[in-house]
Amino acid sequence: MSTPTVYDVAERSGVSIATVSRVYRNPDSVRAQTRDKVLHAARELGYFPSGNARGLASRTTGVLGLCFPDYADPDAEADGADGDDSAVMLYSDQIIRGMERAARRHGYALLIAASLEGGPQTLVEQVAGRVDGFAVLARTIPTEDLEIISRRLPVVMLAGPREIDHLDHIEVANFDGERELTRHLIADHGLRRLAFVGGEIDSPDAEARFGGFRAACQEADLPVPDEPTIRASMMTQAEGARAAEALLDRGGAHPQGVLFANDQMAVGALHALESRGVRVPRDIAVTGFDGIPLSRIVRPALTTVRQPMRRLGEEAVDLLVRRLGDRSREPVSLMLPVSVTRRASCGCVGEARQL
Amino acid sequence: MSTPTVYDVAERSGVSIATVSRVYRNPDSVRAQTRDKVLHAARELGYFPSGNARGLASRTTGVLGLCFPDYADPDAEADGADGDDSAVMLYSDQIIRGMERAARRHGYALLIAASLEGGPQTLVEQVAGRVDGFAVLARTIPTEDLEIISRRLPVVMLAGPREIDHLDHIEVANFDGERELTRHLIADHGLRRLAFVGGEIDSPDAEARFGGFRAACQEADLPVPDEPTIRASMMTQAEGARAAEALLDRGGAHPQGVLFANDQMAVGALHALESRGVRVPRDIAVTGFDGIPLSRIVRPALTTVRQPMRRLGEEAVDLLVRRLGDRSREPVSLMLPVSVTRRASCGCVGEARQL
DNA sequence: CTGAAAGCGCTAACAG
DNA sequence: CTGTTAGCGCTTTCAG
Repeated sequence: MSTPTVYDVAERSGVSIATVSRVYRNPDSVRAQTRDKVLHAARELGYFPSGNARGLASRTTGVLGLCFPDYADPDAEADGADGDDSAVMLYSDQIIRGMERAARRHGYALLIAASLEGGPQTLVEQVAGRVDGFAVLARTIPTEDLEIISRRLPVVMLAGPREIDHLDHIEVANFDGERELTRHLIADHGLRRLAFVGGEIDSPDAEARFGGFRAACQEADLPVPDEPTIRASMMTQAEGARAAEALLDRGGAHPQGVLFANDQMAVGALHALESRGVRVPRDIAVTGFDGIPLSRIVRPALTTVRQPMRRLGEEAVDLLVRRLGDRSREPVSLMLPVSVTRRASCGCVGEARQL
Repeated sequence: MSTPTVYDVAERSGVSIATVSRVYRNPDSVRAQTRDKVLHAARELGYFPSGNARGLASRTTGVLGLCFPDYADPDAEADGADGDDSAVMLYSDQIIRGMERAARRHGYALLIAASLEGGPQTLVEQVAGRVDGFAVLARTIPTEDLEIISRRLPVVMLAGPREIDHLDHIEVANFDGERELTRHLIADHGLRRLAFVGGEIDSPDAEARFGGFRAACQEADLPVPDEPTIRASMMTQAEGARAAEALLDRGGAHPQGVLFANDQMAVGALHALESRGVRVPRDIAVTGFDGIPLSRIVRPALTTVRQPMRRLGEEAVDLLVRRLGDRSREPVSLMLPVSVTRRASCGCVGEARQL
């Protein structure tokens, strides 16, 4: 047969299948001589163990998973300074990297899967049934499904609010970060007419950031809006540009500073403002949120709040591994700190200069 | 029991296990009413199929794999303009991204695993037994093992020479790229005293690049060295810096241009040269190879040859999928084109300016 | 230290 | 359209 099994190896080496199994699982539990015999036969046959059969029999896979949304901002994919797609590292890439490193340290491999348009059902089946535990980015898998899956294996939720309170959960300090950024604009740059461009109402991150914005406004006795000045539907560059136009086109004095709920939109706005002859930061200060690599490359470089995405991935793995070790641990909810990165677009670093 | 199976669902919904299986595998083959009954019972029970059992029974996993070496250049990990590790996208990240996108398109998930210090045995077992096919970066898994594994499932080798000729293989045009780059230095910048800093002798990429360098020298009637001017042992920034120092410290006029076998070393050299007061490109032209994002960020921006790593990943998946569809296809060997990216470090773009 | 026997949970022909 | 019957290849007690 083209796929040798333990039986073939056992027969050829004159031992039982149990011994063959032991040789691969716990070599020291077999006498050296027997082991060599088995290994030799295995080599000759071209045998190697089936992960599936192993997983089925032992109920563990040695694999951790990551599910993330099919968040493909076409802009993000295409952009990058000299048309070099490879330059732009996306969120998912960073989380993947963080998880991969951490998983490797713990001896696990990483299975990654993005939700396909077709619905998450497939996704769930693809990963949930093949891993020992996995991390999910917010809004990737319906809460209902997670509820079920998490009864069987460890799940840690990444970003977004904690939808299921008995699950481990990691988020970043959206509120605090935006509040600090807003304070900076108000206190250090003396801006008072600020606008906030938010995202979809069901984006918890964007909402939390808006909350931070409001808090800073309140502290400074500025008007506290109930709603973002503008709500973008997609948080893409195109939407950011559109929002900037809209801001310019409304009557009255335009705002002195615009805080975008993410970097993508802010970058789009930068382009739009430039083409409208509005100078940043001289005429308007612009800020983003996320700290994507592109934020540093654009001109003026974008002042933003940097999220530790890579660490998010590492912490996720640590949490999974820890829970795998003790299923009855108390669920935890981590809040990862963010840091305001001051660059040119708010007026902190020199004058805006073209690349 | 805490993990419901097809049996539980079958019993609860009053059908056979075969029907339950069908509902998940091919819903249309079951009458709507029956299907709903099954789905309903499954929900109540919190059932979802076991990937392992499925894989074992059907001999397919819906997962493709990627094995890459534990190539962790500490410099690469740490660098990035403002100490922001997340900015630097590594090779592996780009290949992963390419593979992930392509795999998703074909309905596959991606299993990634880096060879741990401990030896590749673990690696092989971790992925080989759990995927329908996988890609391997050169020098990750011993040829001998690949030979065995590839008897059972599709394997495509990435980068490096084609070690096993009946396997699909993808490489990039190292020779051509370096030759073109060298020609540029010679023809367009009029340089004649060139040095080449190579890598370990067993790095096929570095050797191929050296070959391209030699070819261009020969064409131009310049001396054709048998060996790289200097061989670095690690191809890291530190080694690149060391090589630059060495070049400066040897007697005689220093070279007019130095071609490094990769960007990492070139970047390290840039730093070293700067601290020695040697101006690039005025005093010495410097070039790299790879086109890593960092190459664009350093000052002077590095002239290099850009490799399409992301496409490498995509092509790998396409090849795997194609072979999965027809095991008896002729094995192919693709050569992906590279492109010379002219920037400041060779003298093409303005004068070197400090960041 | 090694063997025998009993599944792990699902898919895959065949029958109906 | 649905049920029956065998395994898929390995791990695991439990004996020896």
